[in-house]
Amino acid sequence: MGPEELARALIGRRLVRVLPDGTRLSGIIVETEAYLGVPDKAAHSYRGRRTARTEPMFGPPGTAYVYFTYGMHHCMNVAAGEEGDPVAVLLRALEPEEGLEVMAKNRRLGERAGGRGAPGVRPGDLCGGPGKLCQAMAITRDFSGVDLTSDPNLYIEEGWGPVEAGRLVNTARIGVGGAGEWADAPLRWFLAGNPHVSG
DNA sequence: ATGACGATTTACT
DNA sequence: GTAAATCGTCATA
Repeated sequence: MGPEELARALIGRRLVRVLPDGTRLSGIIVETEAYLGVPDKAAHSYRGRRTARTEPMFGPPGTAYVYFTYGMHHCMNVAAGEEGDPVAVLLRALEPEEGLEVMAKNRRLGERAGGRGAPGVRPGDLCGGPGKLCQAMAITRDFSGVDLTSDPNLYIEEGWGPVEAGRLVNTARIGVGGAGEWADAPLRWFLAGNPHVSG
């Protein structure tokens, strides 16, 4: 399965994180982006760049690639190509299902000064962005390289099952403005009307 | 060894 | 809308 196909197929499926104490955190994937590897100027693996960080992208499909950026955020991807082909799908937003209280605590909602209203209740506050969902689900680069098809602490389930193509919206990717022609490529998908989608 | 930058988020004007 | 936060990674030397 290529990265674009996987990006669409992942929407509607459930990402699950099991904490050391057995607590289950989960959410339905509602927004993804495909990164096409060698030719894709926006990809970390552009021109086949292979380093300790990007190595998991070269792994078999279903390998997690988690990176740390801006000195404070993690982002999670799923390797999508055959071994040696560094293509991947970035998970950009989830609709939270299980463990919302723990997610809110992980996100440090409720301890921010001056906050008005009930924090963490607005759609998207917990998992409405690639950095947010990793923080909420306690996903760090410790998970980079794990096999999502067999890891007991981080994996993907059937969830809602396949989503009809007509319910998906396809746009350019976010935050890749410096990628020239590739900045405009329609490689982002999200569930139409879902309030947890970023942007 | 050093410097520039980043697949972001948040707070502030 | 603009800017700060904050540090690992990568290319260059």
